[in-house]
Amino acid sequence: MMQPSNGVVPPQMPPPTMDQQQQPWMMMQQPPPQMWAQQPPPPHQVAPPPQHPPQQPQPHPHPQQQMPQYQPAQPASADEVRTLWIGDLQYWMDENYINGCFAHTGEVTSVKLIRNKQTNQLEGYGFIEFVSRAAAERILQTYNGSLMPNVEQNFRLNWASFGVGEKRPDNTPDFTIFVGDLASDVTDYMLQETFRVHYPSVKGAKVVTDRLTGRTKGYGFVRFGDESEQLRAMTEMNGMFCSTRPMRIGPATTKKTVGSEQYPKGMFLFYVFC
DNA sequence: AATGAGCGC
Repeated sequence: MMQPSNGVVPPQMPPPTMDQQQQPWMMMQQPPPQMWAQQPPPPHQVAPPPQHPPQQPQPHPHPQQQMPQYQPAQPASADEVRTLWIGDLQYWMDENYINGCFAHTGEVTSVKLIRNKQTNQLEGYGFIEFVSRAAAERILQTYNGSLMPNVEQNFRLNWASFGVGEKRPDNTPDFTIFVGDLASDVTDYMLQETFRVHYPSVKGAKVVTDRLTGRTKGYGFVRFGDESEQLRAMTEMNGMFCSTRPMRIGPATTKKTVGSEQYPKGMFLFYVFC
């Protein structure tokens, strides 16, 4: 087993897969500028200054600005979901590596990677807790589907489901569509924004990748909060471009979910009446 | 081409 520089913090972080210009996959219309303005700056430009606390006693310099690392400004509410699940990890991606990926944010409170009890091998997934739900959401939106440091592989992140049921971050129903014929460079975020600029109820998107190779399978899913937008998108967006290829859209079949049960009530009604 | 998915050793 080769051990590529185990646990070393990557010297440079590639920015999430977007720049400030119009994206080639945004072929249909110009995104509103404020959409990009909300994105955090590329990680490698915001390396936090190493903490050099002055030697003089200075109890609380500036409570509001420049929050020190690993120190929640205010305790998050107990029921606030602020943990992300991370998967598709290589065996050598340990806590140090994961910490290094997000250290610059100063908003990670813990990284827990799951190991096999007998072999002590990493199982390839784990949990990252953040100081707040907002911080976790930012990371999820920015990093999911973007390139991981020092490896040709994309981050695979999601909300942690906390085992059986309960604690779902959002318990409103999802209305999902299937999107096929995706180009190989399409990420979750690209797919999501391709739809979101037209349908504000879009909650998220996922490009399906091969577990082993990490490569896209060329299809994905887009979730809507509003059923009428889902239905409209199925006809209006069919054949529209995402990246370099026209999308082929279809209905999504049911998906098994860990944690809470997700039932497609439209499907249920379909069976009732047929 | 043809429907994600992995959750606390």
